[in-house]
Amino acid sequence: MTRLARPGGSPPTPRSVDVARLAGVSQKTVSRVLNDEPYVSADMRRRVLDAAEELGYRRNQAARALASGRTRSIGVVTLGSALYGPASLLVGIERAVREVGYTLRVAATIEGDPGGIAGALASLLDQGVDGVVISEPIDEGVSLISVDVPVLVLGAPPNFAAPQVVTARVGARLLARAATEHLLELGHATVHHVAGPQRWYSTRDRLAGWREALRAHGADEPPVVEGDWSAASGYAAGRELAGDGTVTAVFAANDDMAIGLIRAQLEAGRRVPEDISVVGFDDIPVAAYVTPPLTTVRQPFDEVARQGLALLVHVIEKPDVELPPAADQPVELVVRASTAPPPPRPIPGRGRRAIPHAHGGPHGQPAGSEVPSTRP
Amino acid sequence: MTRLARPGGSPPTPRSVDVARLAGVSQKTVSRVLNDEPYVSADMRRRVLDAAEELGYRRNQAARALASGRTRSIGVVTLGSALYGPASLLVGIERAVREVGYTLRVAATIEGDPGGIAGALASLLDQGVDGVVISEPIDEGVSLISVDVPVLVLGAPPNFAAPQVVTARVGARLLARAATEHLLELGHATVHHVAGPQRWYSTRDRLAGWREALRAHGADEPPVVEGDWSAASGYAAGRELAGDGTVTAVFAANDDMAIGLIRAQLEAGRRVPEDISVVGFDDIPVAAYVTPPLTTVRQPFDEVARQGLALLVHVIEKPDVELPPAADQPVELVVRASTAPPPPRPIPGRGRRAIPHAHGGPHGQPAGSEVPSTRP
DNA sequence: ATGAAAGCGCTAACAT
DNA sequence: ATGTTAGCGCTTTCAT
Repeated sequence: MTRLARPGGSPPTPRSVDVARLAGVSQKTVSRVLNDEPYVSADMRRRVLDAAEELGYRRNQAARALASGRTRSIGVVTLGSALYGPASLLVGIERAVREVGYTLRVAATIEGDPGGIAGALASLLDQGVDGVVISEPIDEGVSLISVDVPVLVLGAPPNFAAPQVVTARVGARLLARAATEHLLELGHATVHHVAGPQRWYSTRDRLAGWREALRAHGADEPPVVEGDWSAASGYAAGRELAGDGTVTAVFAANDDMAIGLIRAQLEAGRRVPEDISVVGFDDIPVAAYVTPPLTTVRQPFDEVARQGLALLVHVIEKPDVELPPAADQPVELVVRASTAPPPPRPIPGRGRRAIPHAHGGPHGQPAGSEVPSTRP
Repeated sequence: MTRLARPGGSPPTPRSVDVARLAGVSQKTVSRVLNDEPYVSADMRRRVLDAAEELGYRRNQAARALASGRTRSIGVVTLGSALYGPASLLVGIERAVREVGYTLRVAATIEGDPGGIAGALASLLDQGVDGVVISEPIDEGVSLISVDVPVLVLGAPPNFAAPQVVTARVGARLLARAATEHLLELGHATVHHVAGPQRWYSTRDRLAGWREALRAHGADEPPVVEGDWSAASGYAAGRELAGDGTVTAVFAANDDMAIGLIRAQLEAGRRVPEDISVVGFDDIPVAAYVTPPLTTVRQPFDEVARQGLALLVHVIEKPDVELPPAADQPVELVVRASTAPPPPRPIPGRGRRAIPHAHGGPHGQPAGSEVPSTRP
């Protein structure tokens, strides 16, 4: 139907029969060649390929889909948001889908719309996708969604009824743990956490990592402040925490909130990292250039997408073969200048006192590392 | 083929004949009802709808596409990047496509791959999309690409051969002009510009707006520093400019570069905005929370996408009817604390001297406006 | 190793 | 207003 227009006018778009006629073979042979089916002699293949080339032939995907029951397309349910995490994941998915020879269809969930995921899913299934990936899952109170194609869930535990559900771990828990431990190892008595909205799986994953680290170090678990990923919510959280002089270290669930939080500290007259250390999450493009350059952790979006898609395609194409094992994701902590040992003694204020550390030492390399000196 | 699975097991997915049988009508009537064709009695319609509902019937899109030659889908050629601008545009496009009742297919251009746009386009046309939108176009030296479906180009001049090419202006030129004028009106003798890569249409658009403003004010046009949208490149540009004491105002083509640039100024011992003013472009989520809060302009991504898609769907569905006129995009300048009048006299240094302005006045509201006090 | 025939599930044209 | 008859351009049997 629709294809790159032929240069000189509009000879009707060629069909496989046209190719067959030109090559002097049956239409079925053309189909065989184009689908790389066995049992075609080399020179037959050549003749068909040449004829196809000459006519500028391209297969009609609708007809293929109708006849075969497969579309060679994968649908992604994504967030209708330009947040760095979801956007990066989407980019990674697009690339991975292309690499495995499929095409991508996108359905975004409508913000705030309950049942958004179910709606987006329904739209994709209507379109006949061969598999679905759910990026950045959010709880919607929907206990069970039934889907009749394989599903890849990025980062969440399976709660879908589908022929196959595969999962690729974003590794956020480990990253959150590393971020928190970095702070604890710097000597902070404990680490506060500014989380994302509870409905997000990402939020809970990071929370879990933070808790793990605190427990492993025997540190107290302070109450969690909940934000909404926005810098504005980080700022608000920052004002809240600034009132408590015992807070010396904060792990924010994303960089935007970390930046808002830092801003609030500065306005409250507290220095970062001298008075309070802050770690973000994501390593957004500007993280190395804000003041102070932000210590953060980096998520391997592309790796996760690639690995997840390999699994998905595997179950689509060989439902019966055992799944290949998933490789672990690397944990990348990027230490910059927003973290340092705690101040020698807690800032005056009520509440719990932080444990003074005599040997605060120069662990904190407060230099804007990573800041390059030449333009790329 | 693929649809939400029926709850209790797997009765074969119903076809339109099944619906027809159950409703006691012909298969064609089912088709008529589902396509909202005229000449169907009200009760016939009801019977069909009820039967469809009862069976959980959903039309097979592949069959529809094959029979009708249309897919009701739109393809978007986008950048394989999570940059705020392109990502926001993609989100806007997805929403707009959904709103007009189409579905979205995505093909990203491979970074650095020449002919990336052509390749992505070919993939989409292969898939039988009814229309294509080219987001954030880049020159690839491809003089002419022929496409046989309508094309919407976001922000660029038409250089495609297609049945119809429509354009929606992002309005970046006007925004760039407003950003530059803001600086000039603050009293700066001239405004330097850190641009994006020349191949991008966005870059040229912003350049044009900047030039217009300078000319309108009779200001000198300093040489352009070219970046690559990254904060790192803005940082490099900032080091370059920091060497020239006459520079008092800079307009960066996006916020990331502006933030990198500010960082370089601070490291060079120049204060923002006291010594040098900086305006960004995009109003990224953290812009209000970096130090100093960034003055910037905001692009109406959603509006542009919505308006452009309305045009595209119009030419797809009514190729012969005159195009509705496009509305102008609003120009939104967000003044924060990174801009102020120039310093009373130029900082010592060689080169052109800035014109001293005796009445620098308190135009610059260096307060972090917009910083909310409560969490959303 | 190659070909002929029969659909895939719809929409479109043409009756009635 | 409703039904009948052909395809749409492939992939799939099943022959040969």
